[in-house]
Amino acid sequence: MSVAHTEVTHQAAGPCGDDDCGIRDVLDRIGDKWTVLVMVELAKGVRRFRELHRAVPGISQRMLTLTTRRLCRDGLVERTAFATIPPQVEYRLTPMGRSLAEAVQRLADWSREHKDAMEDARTRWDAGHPGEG
Amino acid sequence: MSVAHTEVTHQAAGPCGDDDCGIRDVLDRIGDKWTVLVMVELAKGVRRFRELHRAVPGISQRMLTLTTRRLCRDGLVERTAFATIPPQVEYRLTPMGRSLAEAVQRLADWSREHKDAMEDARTRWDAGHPGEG
DNA sequence: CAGGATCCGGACGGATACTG
DNA sequence: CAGTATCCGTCCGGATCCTG
Repeated sequence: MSVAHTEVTHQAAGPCGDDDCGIRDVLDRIGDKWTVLVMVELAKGVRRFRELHRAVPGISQRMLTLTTRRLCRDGLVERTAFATIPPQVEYRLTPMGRSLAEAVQRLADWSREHKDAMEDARTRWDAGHPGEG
Repeated sequence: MSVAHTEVTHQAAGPCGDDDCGIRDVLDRIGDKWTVLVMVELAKGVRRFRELHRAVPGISQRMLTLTTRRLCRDGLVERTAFATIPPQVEYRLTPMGRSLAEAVQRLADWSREHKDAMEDARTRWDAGHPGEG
């Protein structure tokens, strides 16, 4: 990281002090509201801006712009603009982006496998802890 | 290995239309600021509240309380309170929590493997896009 | 069509004081 | 020690309007 000039916060020496972590790095990238949804859509193939906008329900054009830009900046997505009228822009995952998409996909697999168990746990917890939100 | 080969799966249903994905479910749980850090620490063994507080630098007692409670509610962490004076509370990962910790660990592995490449990509992007964040 | 610029509410999380 | 209660600033993201 190139933030040596500012305060380094959670890089100290905690649960990730030794050899692991980097967990925060990746979560800071995919932990937001839209990034993985855009990546999953791009994992299906090349998409134009408007196609992404429709394929990811609920995202605003502003957030789609910010999300794709961040993905491009991190080298996870490649942007190709054609100087046509009207303009046409294509987005596609880079090899590194595809590799991250696979890793994320495994998390999604885990989620589906344990979804029922987690809901049960929640139900049990809520039953034993009334008056809490 | 599913995303790489089969580029186009099924067009219908957005990236996470309704039935599949589950990506948002798991990200809503681990995508916050502290959850995975607490989980990684608990992956090392049983911890008391104060131990967690010290092991995760920067976390406030409030956020530690909220984080552990959510983990307990989802069945990822088990809480054991001893009615001693002073009180003593132990936290440990459940089997499901350990399984999630492993999945998260793989993401962290990916992050470390590609950290340099992403920094390079950023540097290149920033060089070609002056005057932006 | 693909964004940029701006305004704004609300959630997330930090700091502090208090309790059993 | 292990929380609870309260106040408060920040910032993410939605809505809207404008541009090439």
